Amino acid sequence: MTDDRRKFRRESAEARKDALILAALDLVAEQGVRGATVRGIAERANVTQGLIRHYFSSKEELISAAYEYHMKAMTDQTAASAKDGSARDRLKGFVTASLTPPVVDPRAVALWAGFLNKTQQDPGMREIHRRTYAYFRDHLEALIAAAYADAGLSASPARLRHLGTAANAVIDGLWLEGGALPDAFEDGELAQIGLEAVGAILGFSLE
Amino acid sequence: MTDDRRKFRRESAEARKDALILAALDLVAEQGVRGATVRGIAERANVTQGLIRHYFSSKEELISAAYEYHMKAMTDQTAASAKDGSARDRLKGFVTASLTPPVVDPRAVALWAGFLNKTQQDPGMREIHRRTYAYFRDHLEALIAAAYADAGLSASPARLRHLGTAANAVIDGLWLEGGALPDAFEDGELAQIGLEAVGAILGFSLE
DNA sequence: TCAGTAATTATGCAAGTGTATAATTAGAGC
DNA sequence: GCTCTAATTATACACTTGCATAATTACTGA
Repeated sequence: MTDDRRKFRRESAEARKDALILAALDLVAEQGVRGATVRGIAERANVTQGLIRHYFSSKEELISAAYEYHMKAMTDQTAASAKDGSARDRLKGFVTASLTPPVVDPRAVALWAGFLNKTQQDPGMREIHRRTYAYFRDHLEALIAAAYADAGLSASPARLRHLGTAANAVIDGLWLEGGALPDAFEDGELAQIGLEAVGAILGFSLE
Repeated sequence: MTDDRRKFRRESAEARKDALILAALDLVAEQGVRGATVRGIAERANVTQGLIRHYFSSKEELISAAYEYHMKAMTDQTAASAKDGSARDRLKGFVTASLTPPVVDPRAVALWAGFLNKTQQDPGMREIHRRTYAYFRDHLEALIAAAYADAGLSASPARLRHLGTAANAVIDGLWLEGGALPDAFEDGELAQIGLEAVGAILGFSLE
């Protein structure tokens, strides 16, 4: 029989899941969660749609896995920045890295937007979001505390918490702006704005 | 005949269009553009789906009209703020209003996210977005220029443009943060962060 | 080399999608 | 009141959606 049944190669579960997750993220960024159809995802991952059901019990589960994957990638990306130097330098490095490509990235902001509904409605995804947010803010708060200590300044825990929240809000907000309007800023302009603003909030210059 | 055909009242074109637009915005905020189906929109507006086609030539057109409506509402909302007082006070009022409810609003941010794809792909909606963004930035830049003049400071046009872009980025970013994380900030906290950050960028205190 | 197994593809289905068109009926004008 | 028009509803259609299940085929290991 001249069956034109599609040839295929067997891959490890891990490789296939990753490919499906990456394809799903691409489509969510481009068209939102609802626009990321199982057929579209399968096509982009070079498999047929049945395979999705083989590795994930539903589209919902794939989307959730993709979100978790993405959020982990985001934290890994910034965790790498600035492990040495003075506290002030590490803080400065964190702000700069967070406001410079590849962290600043239109695709990542598109994903943020595409997932927003889900993170506010689905309890599982809400939890992933909460955890990632807390990770960033706590990391930043620790950097601020260290910089304060180094500078011989003191601040109450409540004050430090407020500073962490405020600095995080500025950085996060600028990150969104930079990804949403990639042509609105010159190279390094976004990071400079961030350093000025965060410095003002903390009460000492980061530039 | 016991025809259970639905009773209805005739309404003006304007009233019906507005009702359909508001219903569409609700659903876009909740479920994104793709989740806002013609049947869902019609139901929320208390009409049947055929009526949408009567007033809009396609779903696409309704969505576009809804986006324009929303963006106009956003500009109207802040245009009202701070028409008198010193330049510095007007600037301060603009920042504060932009970072306080009802301008800061989870639904508005959900709409921002829901429309993001469209504003980056559909040329018509991209233009509406560009215009609204330019309006805000220019408005802010004018306020900054006036405040500089009042304070006896001078700044080149290029410098003013940079300051407008930077201040706008901070405000816009914080606005997104406030709407996305309504419980992360105390009353007035977001506005205070904005005033500190913008003040630092401009080089004089707004507090 | 040759099963056996599970990874992969193919097919089918019911529900939901936007759009097109026909059928009704509310209300304005006389 | 009566007519007529257009605002509104109802129905139909082709297509897409997620999911289920059956049919194949690539690879493992003996």
